[in-house]
Amino acid sequence: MEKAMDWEQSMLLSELTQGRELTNLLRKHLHSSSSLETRQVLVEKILSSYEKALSILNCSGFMVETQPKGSTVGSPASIAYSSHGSDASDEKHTFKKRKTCSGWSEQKRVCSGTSLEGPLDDGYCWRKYGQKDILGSNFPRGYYRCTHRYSQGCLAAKQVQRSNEDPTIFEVKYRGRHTCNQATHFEKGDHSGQKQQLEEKQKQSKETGLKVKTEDLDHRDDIFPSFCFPIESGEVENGLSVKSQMENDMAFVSPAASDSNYFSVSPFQTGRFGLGQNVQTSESGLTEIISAPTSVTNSPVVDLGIASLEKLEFDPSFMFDYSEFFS
DNA sequence: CACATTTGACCTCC
DNA sequence: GGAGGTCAAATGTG
Repeated sequence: MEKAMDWEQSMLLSELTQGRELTNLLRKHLHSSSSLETRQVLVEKILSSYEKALSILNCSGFMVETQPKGSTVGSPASIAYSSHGSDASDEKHTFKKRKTCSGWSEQKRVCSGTSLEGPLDDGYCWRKYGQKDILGSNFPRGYYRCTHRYSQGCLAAKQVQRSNEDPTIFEVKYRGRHTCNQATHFEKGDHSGQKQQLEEKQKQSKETGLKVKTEDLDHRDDIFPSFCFPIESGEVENGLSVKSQMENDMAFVSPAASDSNYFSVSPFQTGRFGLGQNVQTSESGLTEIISAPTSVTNSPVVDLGIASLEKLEFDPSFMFDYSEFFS
C-alpha cells in the first residue's frame, strides 16, 4: 500500500511539476510574439495539470488543509493522508486506507434486463479489485477501478451492487473521474477503432430488448459526471428500461449480463468540465475530458460528437435514437 | 506470459 | 467489535 501511496504522490508531484513547467513556458510566450492560441493552449494545459492534481488530492485520499494550521502551509507537510488514529501502521504494514475520502459521487440504478450477472459496463475498462458481502444486501458489492489506474494515473472507481428489490437492477456508484486516454479519445475524434467495436457490440445488443426511462435530469456532477444521458421521460423502443434514481443522477442501461454484452452510454463531462474547459495533458496533447469509452473488452459505445453531447445536455427535447444501435 | 478475477486477510471508521 | 473498503496472493484465462 505504501507502493500505492508512493505512486499517488509521484503522480501528484508529476502533475504539479508539469504545471510549473508549463507556467514557465507560458511566461516565455508572454514575452515573445507567439500567437494567442498558443498561449491559450498553455493555459488549458496548466489548468488541466491542476485539475488532475486536485483530483488526486480529493479522490485518492490526501487530506488537503484548506485552512492553514501552523506554518507548514504549502509545504509537503500540509498534505497528509487521512489515516486516522495512532500511526501504528508505520510498522510493517503501512496500511493507509482512506475511508474518509471515499467520496462516492454518483449512484445509478441500472437495469440489466434479463441478465443477472454483473458487472455493468459503461464503456470504460474496469478492473475488479474486491468484492464484499454487504449487510442487509442479498448480493455482494463489487469494487472496480479503472484499468489504467497505474499506467495513466486514472483514479476513477466504481461500486456495483445488485438491488435487493429487483435483482435485475444494479446500483452503481462512481468515484473520481477518468483521466485516462479512453476518456479522451471521444472528443479527439479518434473514433476509427471504436466504430468497429461499436458495430460488433451493436450486433450483440440486438437481441436484448431495451427500454429507457428517466426522470430527474437535473444532473451536474463535477466530480464524475459519467453517463450523462439526458433522455426524455418516457419509454423508448426496444424495451430497454432505465430507472432513474433520486440522487440527481442519470440512469443508464445495461440490458445484458455478461461483461461483453452491455449497452453503454458514453460518459462525458458536464459543467465546468464539459465543454472544452477541462483539458487533459495526455501525451496526445490537448484533450477535453468529455470522456470516450474505448473499452476494449466491452460494450457498444454510443458514439456522439461534442455537438451532440451539447444537444443532449441542453436540449430537453432531444431524443436519442436507440434504434440506431439495435437495428 | 501478461493481465484479470477471486477471495481471505487486514485496515479504518463508527 | 462490526461493517465497509482495499490489498495482494492465488488462480483463471487467452
